[in-house]
Amino acid sequence: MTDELKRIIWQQVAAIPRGKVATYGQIARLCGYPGYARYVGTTLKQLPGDSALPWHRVINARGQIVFAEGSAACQRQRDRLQREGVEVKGTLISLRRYQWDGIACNGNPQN
DNA sequence: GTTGTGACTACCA
DNA sequence: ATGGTAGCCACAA
Repeated sequence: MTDELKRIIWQQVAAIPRGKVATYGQIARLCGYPGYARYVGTTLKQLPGDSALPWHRVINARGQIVFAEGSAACQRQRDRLQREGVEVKGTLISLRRYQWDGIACNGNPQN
């Protein structure tokens, strides 16, 4: 099951439009697994460094990059976002303009 | 079986 | 706005 869930998570993350962002909880809900926000993070963490998945478009519910402001990971994510036109101040992102209102889950197994 | 640990959240003081 | 706290869930010791 968790294997399946990972697949769906990847799918949803891949579905985030360029220049938009979504939160961990949002992704979890879109997958049909509300409450699995934490697991979304865990899953993204396991991604290989050369993965093509737009993991940088995933942020926390407060609208910020989860990494500490100075960290390399944070800078990497911020660069990728800004390159897509997303405005990032420190770790903060302007959700009003960039947050993605995702719709249904493409690959929801059950249902 | 229990315990500790996160790329998380929602609440409450 | 800010910090602490208590749920949350899979996973590894």
